[in-house]
Amino acid sequence: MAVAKESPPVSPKSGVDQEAEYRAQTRLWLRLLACTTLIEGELRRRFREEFDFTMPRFDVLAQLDREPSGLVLGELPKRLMVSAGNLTPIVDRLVEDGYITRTPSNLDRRVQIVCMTVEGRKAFRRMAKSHGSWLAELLAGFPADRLDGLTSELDELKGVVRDAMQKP
Amino acid sequence: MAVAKESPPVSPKSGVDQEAEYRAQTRLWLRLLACTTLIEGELRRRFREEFDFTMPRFDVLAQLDREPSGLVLGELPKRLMVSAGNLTPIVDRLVEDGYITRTPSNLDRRVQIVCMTVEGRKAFRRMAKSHGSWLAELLAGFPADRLDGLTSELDELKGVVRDAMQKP
DNA sequence: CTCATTTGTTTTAAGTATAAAGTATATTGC
DNA sequence: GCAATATACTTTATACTTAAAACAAATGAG
Repeated sequence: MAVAKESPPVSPKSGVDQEAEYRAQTRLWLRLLACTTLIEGELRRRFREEFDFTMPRFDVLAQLDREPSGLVLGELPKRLMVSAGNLTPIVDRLVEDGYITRTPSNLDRRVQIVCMTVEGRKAFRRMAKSHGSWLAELLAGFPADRLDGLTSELDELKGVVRDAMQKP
Repeated sequence: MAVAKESPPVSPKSGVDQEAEYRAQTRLWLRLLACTTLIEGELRRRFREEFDFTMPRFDVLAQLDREPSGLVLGELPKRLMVSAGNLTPIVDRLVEDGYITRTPSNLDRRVQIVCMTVEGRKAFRRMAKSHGSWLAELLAGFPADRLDGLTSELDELKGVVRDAMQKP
């Protein structure tokens, strides 16, 4: 086949190229982290100042907003990519504050169904509106016609990483 | 000048376009967050399993590795984009474990200089090597010739967000 | 049926994160 | 000088986060 001796198609790569790719990958990772940290920090600050609310709590409400009939508690850690133990106190407080309800399932008493209350839904809508406009404010300077392109690239990156994690 | 009545150059935008841009911005943010969470979680897991070490501690060492003569403690929160109070216990433990030293400055007794020890440097190099190869493993599926392009876009995004934060 | 295993959730221990208040040292205005 | 302010860092209170252990209910093998 048409593969030259000195340059195999994928691996191993030459030491120099490998090092250059290492650096490029590290730079990409650092930029990714910096962007996320920057935006997340600003959104967190505003949530706190405007609504005395936290992002993890908002994230839970955002999931429930799309599920009028409620959600099995166990779905939340999967969707939010956090540990189950982490959610327990967050859900506790959301119940305490009247934003959501938690009811044991009749079919399986281990399972709990969480569901947003009317006030929860109202509060969420208000916060979601601000959240959207904050994001718009922060990203306003980025060319609108390149938003989708960048999103696709990140989608691809996510797929690549997920595959790499599933492999071994 | 050549600006048509019905389409001002930047703002206000029509309601429909504005909504579409909102959604595109939100999608971008969610992808960004998902990518970072995914990679960060995996790196954290491996740091823990392989070295019984955490990423924040690694990040501190990474900063000090580039500064043979040490760093003013106050520089760390700025570079790592975390709060100063957060670093106190992390630096405490790194000192305790012998990875770094913390010495008060003679010129200004409020200031402390942190500096990596020989063992700290050795440990860091070992971990940094693994860190690089883990990242390479995770990102291997992403086309090498597009790494820099994506990095530039994220750089631009970061600049845009930073500007938006400085404005008001 | 009964015991072992699995599954859904909570608890615990340790670490990370912030904001806000506190402490100690420097600097500045007068 | 010396009081007011600013700076560097730590402490405190609160919240998020994970991993691992614990617990309770359901399922499955015999």
